[in-house]
Amino acid sequence: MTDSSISAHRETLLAAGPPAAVTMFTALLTRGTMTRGELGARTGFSAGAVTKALRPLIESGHVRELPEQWSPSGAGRPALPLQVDAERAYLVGVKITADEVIGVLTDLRLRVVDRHRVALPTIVEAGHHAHTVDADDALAAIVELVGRLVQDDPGRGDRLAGVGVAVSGDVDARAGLVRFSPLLGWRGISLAERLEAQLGIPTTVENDVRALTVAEQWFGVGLDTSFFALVTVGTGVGCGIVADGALLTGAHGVVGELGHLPVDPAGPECHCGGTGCVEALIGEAALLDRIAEAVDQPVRTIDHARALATESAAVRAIFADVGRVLGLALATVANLLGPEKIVLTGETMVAYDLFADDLTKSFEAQCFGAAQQCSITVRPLQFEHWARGAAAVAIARLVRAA
Amino acid sequence: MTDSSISAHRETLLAAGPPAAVTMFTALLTRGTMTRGELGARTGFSAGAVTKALRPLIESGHVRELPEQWSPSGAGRPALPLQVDAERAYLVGVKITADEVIGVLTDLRLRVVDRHRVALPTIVEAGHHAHTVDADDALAAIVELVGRLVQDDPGRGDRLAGVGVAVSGDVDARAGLVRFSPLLGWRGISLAERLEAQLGIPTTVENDVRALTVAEQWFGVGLDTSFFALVTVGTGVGCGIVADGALLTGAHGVVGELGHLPVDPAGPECHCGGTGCVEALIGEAALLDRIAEAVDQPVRTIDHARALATESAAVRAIFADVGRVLGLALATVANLLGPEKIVLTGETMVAYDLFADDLTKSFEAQCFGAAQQCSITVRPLQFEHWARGAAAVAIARLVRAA
DNA sequence: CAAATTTCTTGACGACGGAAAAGAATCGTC
DNA sequence: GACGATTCTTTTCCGTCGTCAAGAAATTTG
Repeated sequence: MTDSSISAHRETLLAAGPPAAVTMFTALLTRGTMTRGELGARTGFSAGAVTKALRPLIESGHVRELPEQWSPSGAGRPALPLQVDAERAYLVGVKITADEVIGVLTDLRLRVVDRHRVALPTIVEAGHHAHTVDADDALAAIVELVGRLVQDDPGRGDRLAGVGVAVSGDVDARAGLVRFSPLLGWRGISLAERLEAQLGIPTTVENDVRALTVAEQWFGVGLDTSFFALVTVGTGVGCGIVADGALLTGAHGVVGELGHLPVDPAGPECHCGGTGCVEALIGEAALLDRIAEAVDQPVRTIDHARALATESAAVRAIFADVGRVLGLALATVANLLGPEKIVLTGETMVAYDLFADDLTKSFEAQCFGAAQQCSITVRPLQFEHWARGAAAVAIARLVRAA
Repeated sequence: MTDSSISAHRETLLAAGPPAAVTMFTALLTRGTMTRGELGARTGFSAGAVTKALRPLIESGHVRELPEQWSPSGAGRPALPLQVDAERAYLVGVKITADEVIGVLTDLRLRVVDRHRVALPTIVEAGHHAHTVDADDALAAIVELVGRLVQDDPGRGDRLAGVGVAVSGDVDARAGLVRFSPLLGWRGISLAERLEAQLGIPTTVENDVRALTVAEQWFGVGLDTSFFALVTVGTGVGCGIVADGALLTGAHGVVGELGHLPVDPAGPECHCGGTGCVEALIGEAALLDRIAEAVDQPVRTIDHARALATESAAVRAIFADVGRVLGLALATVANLLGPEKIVLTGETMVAYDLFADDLTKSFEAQCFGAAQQCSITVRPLQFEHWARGAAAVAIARLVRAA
């Protein structure tokens, strides 16, 4: 099943080199075009070190000198702008959901070049209504997905440098192991190992929220701060944390379970066993249920719910409550961690305008002192962003393991 | 006012030296006696590096070789145990409260050698009942305290290597600045600088909870894990976090404000402006108020409250609620951060047995999945421990700045 | 007392990056 | 259109740090 056009001859992608080289390459990768001087200043290395570290990277073609003048500078020898050759390598990022695998092909700078989806055979367990995904089916689908992404254009196969997979649940990224994914019904699946065996390409597996956080760390707000949190609100409510420039992993794999913050002892029971959890109040299922009850008709999507809000004050009140609860959750993150920024994203954010005011009010009321200075960035999230996050993890691994 | 016996001639305390030397010295300091082989294995350096890094430290007397046989080993040249000369330097740790300054003198391994207290003149602001501490009074009291701690024994003055001060509130440790301390009524006090000017000794200032966390990081659970949280419950409810071996500081100075976790929308208003905060439910003031109301008599101390519990079921129920709320708070820390361990401490822990069961139950119910594996260590906290934490900060600074 | 064994030291070596001098490319100016 | 002046880049030399592997040291064992 492995596509022969893949992994024909993959060379050493990044000259491993001294720490300085990795630092500089990373800076150039994430921040784009820069002159040697800027690079040295940003990374804190001397001019000589820049020259030395860069030479092998330029010779191998991973970094290019642009002939064009960069700034319209005045006197003196003009500075040569440098940039990484982002098309030198491609990455595939995959998100596995309960009914399909979604993939994107990106370049080294995480720009999406192509995208595809492959449906998964749905297994409805006898009696139970829970979806479960067969791991072999998922593997086959991913292999097919990678094949398609690569075949769309010749030359991609040779340059495919890594595959990243994002899965919801408890993932041990170091081991490439899905410890437990309730959504997929998986327990102890050595996904990375098995995919690598089939694809012949270095493969990484990461929790989906953390993958999104890595994307943000390398190519988003992480460029401005080394201490931020990313909160997603959709099916679940999760949170990724970057502290001192490093992604928190959690001693036992659990981290950022913001969905199970107990905000109301009189609230509903949560599937986790707790009471009044954020997720049991504003997770997608709970939210749609609450709205369906209010309007006395089935509501299947956030978009539908959003539309109903224009007519129904009751629906608007429910969204207002989403804002209130989310504000408390964000305030908790701000109070407990004191990040510089919070990125708020997830499928539910398409309705952000319906609860923005209540969110802000509740956030500010609950924030303690200077924690309020924490800035909140809202990003709508399309589904393929999850896959893009997985690609970001693959890039991070490629650059660091270099 | 500066005591002349202090800082007569302080030498270079720790040979700055290469990173390896700092690492090894730190390992020896925190973990106690070790042979060269063990030291190399633990720090990951080669045997040769151990010899080279240690030589200057041994020559300067900071590290000693013990003549005694260590293990009853078999054949071969016997390994020489090494240890730091903990009495080579002394540290003073100070905790400033609303009505006194409490100080301890410790050796380099944070063993308390002596202790003292100096009362502060209480200023009751006209009309207001809020205590406020005059910064100059506090400075004078600290200078006096340091003087007394040093005078008790000759030779201490020469070896006093640092002073650490712990203050509740928002502290910028890097700048030695108390940004805002509601308890003391301070705003923007350059405490470290002013103390250094008066004492002539390197001085550090840190938030009290974080200071306690540093003590734990260097000489407590930090020896077994690089990822833990320390939760204090007393007047306030706070939390210090060590992730990847580094103390989190918070982008805006706020971090670990666990006291303002909103756990009950129907709960009392908190002084912070929030609703149903943990601190408004189980902070010392709130707790004593609740108990006083239940027994219809004034209750001033936790010990008193504790005694009342034997007679009154209502009081026991309140302690049970403390357990419930605290369990939720700890579960939140575990869910959000995924630390390997949590240290639970604070003045309220003298009554731990009254709420241990409810705490455990509530913690386990609210914990998500593997977060439950996080182990909880309970430590009763006497007041001088706060001062000892401040000394730990001074040690950390001494060793790292070395 | 030699052999075996384990620990510790030594010295050669290489990787890394800094400092500063030398070189390169451009603009202004005469 | 030479000649500085200026700014960027490379080169050379050097110091620091830590590894490696050989050998010295201090024991127990036979």
